[in-house]
Amino acid sequence: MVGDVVSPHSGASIYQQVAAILRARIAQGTYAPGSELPAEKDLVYEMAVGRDSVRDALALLRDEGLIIKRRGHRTRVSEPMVRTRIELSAKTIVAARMPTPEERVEYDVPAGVPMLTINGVPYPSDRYEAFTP
Amino acid sequence: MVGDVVSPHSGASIYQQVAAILRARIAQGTYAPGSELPAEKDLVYEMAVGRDSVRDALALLRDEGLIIKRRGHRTRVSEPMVRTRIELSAKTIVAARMPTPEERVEYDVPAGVPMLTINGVPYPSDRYEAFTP
DNA sequence: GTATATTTGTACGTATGTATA
DNA sequence: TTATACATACGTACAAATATA
Repeated sequence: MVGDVVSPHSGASIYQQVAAILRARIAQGTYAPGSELPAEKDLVYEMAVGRDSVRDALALLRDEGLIIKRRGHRTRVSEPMVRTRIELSAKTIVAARMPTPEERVEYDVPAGVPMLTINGVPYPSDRYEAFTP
Repeated sequence: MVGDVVSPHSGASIYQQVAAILRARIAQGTYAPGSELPAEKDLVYEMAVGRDSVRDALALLRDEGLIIKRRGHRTRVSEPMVRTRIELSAKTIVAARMPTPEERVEYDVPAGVPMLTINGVPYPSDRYEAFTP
């Protein structure tokens, strides 16, 4: 998808346009799972926007669980994880919510990954799912 | 919790310290569910930090589902919602993930609210939960 | 093993836009 | 209409983590 440009007449904000372009590239495999995205400064140059716009766009994709950002190295496209399946008993309530800061540390949950709760007990949803037998 | 201050010697970054202070105030009811937080500019003044630090802190709390930010409105503390319960059948897989941008629009999902998926069908987790009979 | 370069994170400033009151 | 409040977007600088020479 070379030649994508952001436009002030698109209706959407610049960072959302940048996010849409990157999201499309991920969806069509231009940026494959596990591969690296261009550095922020290169995206700033390519898209001809400010760093705020690029960073806001990347934050959006991170919060959607599409990419993994780590200080010191390049941003990568998330890879689907194998999920452990938890068998549900009777009279059980299953819900979802974002992790607390403590849970983020305790379970090593990346940004953009919610918790699946089974009778209130939290499980990182990128590694666990539940099923009824 | 008057007199809270951020410190450069705390080890944590400024915006995380601001977030921790606000999170504590929400937890202990200083900012009750449904009530308004101080305006960003007032937090900037009270905490004696830059606007970035306040905004990054608020974004963190929003992504944890603790507050609701709306343009033109003051930021409010989230109120727990009554959840519709969905009865699970046999051979059903329940998981959680963040919504896509399209789902955010279609289901009117606020930031910081994940989707509960039942056999791949998404439900906003602030309004739905599942149960086994 | 050390030093250097790269990359993202944090933090300040400023200005303008958009939605609401 | 005016004022308020949050959103977007540009800039700059330095810090921290990682990778590389």
